[in-house]
Amino acid sequence: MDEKQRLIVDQAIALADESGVEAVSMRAVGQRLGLSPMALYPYLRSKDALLDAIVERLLGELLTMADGDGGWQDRLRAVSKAVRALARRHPGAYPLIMSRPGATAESRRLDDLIEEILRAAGVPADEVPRLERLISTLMLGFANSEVNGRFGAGPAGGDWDSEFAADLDDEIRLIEAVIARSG
Amino acid sequence: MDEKQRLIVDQAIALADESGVEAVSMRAVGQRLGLSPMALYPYLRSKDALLDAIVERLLGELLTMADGDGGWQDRLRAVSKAVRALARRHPGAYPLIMSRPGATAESRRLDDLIEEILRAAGVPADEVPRLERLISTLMLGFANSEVNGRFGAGPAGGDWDSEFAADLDDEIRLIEAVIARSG
DNA sequence: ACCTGAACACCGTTCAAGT
DNA sequence: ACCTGAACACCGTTCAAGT
Repeated sequence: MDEKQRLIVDQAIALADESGVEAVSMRAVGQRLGLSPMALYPYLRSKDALLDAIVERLLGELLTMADGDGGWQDRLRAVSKAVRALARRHPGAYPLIMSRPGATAESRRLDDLIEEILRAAGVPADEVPRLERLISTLMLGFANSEVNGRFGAGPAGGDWDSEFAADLDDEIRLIEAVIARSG
Repeated sequence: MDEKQRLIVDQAIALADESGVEAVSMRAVGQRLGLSPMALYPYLRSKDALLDAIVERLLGELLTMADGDGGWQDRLRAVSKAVRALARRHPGAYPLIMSRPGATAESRRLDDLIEEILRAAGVPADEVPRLERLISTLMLGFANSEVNGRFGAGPAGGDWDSEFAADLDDEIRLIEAVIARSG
């Protein structure tokens, strides 16, 4: 069933977070389930399909936490908080989101959510796609750099919360400027 | 000599760009040079070291093109143009920049260059590191998404030039706002 | 000084077979 | 319907040996 696929992806993610994404092999995932490597193939037709399924799962997890209420500024903050919480909860698996092309269903849903927030903010329709890509590039990229060490040590104890909050406030002002420019 | 290391990294990059980063193996790179896989090890002590050397080479290439003259706005535009040119020249190898932690010499040099431009713009010293990380996240992440397809088809023929120019103009206005806020 | 070849412990995946 | 085991063509890397 699909139930079994869920269990396989569970173990693949756990393995990535414990030992890094390079430790994810069909053999190792099978072993965690007491199965031979070949037993996974009816559920995920290749290792590539397994990695894609991991990304879909992570984005799904993200979307259950990303929806806030309140004004568009707070909703944007809720999305960004969810992205960074996801990266910290899945430090090994998260980078797969950046390294795999994102024309998938869940990645579309994330883009749609951010676009909807921008429209709710009053961003003119022809500016929405561009600003969505800017915002998602910043959110996903910041969390990735935070998790894989591209930023180095940075602030005390690697506490990036206030830095990212300041970045997001800047982007919010930028969105307000785009709205004003066209209003 | 170091000369030989250069030739090895040359072929590894060519292989990544022709057949994708997953085609880069010690065996395949050796073959392109008419050498056994083991002949590479005196020059690069592991495959990881080879991948790091690729990143260093790419960033070095970037830095030879990234230095413009004129005002800080034009200098920032020159850096961003160089980043995107690099990604398009090395579509297979470029993503390694995003997936490997960047405490290396050349990545430090890129950060230093952007920080220097921000200081020249008059950004207050305590805001420089944060804005540098915001700008580099955007530049590197945008080029990555462009090259690995995370943005999908997008504008006609996948021509992202004007989209990124608009993003960069936005970030320039943001920098100006940060300067004004503190002046 | 520079390189090779055999060997080891891994991969993903195909195929035929087992219950 | 679900799973296994052997086999194939690959990996990175160690080690001993060759010139």
